[in-house]
Amino acid sequence: MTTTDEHMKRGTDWLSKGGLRPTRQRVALACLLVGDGEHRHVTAESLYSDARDSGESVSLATVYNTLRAFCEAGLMHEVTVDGTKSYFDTNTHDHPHFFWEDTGVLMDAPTDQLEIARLPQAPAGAEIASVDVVIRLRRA
Amino acid sequence: MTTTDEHMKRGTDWLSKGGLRPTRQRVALACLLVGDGEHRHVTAESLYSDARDSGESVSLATVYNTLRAFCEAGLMHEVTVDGTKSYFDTNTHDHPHFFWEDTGVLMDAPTDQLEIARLPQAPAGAEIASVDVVIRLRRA
DNA sequence: TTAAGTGCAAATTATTTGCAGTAAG
DNA sequence: CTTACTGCAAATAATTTGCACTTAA
Repeated sequence: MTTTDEHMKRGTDWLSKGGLRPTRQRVALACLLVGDGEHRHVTAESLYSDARDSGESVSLATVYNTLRAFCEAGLMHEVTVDGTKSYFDTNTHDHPHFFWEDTGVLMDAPTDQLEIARLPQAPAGAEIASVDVVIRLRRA
Repeated sequence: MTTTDEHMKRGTDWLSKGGLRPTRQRVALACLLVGDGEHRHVTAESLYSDARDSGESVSLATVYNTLRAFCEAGLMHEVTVDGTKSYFDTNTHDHPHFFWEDTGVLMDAPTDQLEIARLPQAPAGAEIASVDVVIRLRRA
């Protein structure tokens, strides 16, 4: 099977895992996101321009709506690192991030190299939903 | 000395520590932020309404500009926990936060109860600017 | 006196929504 | 067929900015 076929299969499989209709736009975005099996960190704008670059016709509003739908379906996670824009991550496991302050690039940090020995206990009446760790980087 | 005098002194001292002119508006906001010696987490809107509630006349734009000025002067830190609004913290040390997902309230988490045994090393050419730890809470 | 600070109202940026049209099951 | 999805354009929300006016040093 060709690389493209493989990408396509990964994309559609991923969509059906989330119970989402495989429309042309969604399949295109899904392939861009998980087609090669790697995790990806995107903003609505970056995914939009990736789509246009690869010749796909999708509107920006649909990219926004689709990313929201992917998150609601549990296929992606929103990562909050920069007040001005939202980042979306295809890796839905709780894991640390590197954030380059100068370029605004978000990357995974190696999970196995983070070890939290002790964590503050949740206040009464609360439980911990997730622990976000963002390692902010500056050019040395 | 009265409580108000003390608040006023803390506020003006804090401003001069940042090398900022003690204008009426800045002194008022500074007193609200550090007057009682406690750390505080605010948004522009919340500080604006606190100011109006205490009878101070400040415009919302000035609250925004002032919070920015306080951050640039190193008196406060911006905390990114919610894509839709910016939070500002009077505690400028690197420390963990609790974030209540339902109410949007941000609080300090006890620093001494967090122990990071191992941290991913910064990629080549980078150095760690800060490590943000946000513990997201949901109502149990 | 003069450079910095303030307050509007208008501008900007990221994102969401209403609604008419299109397509998937 | 029927309900969900898409695409625009307009709406919204948080924040910033331009500019005339005020005030601290």
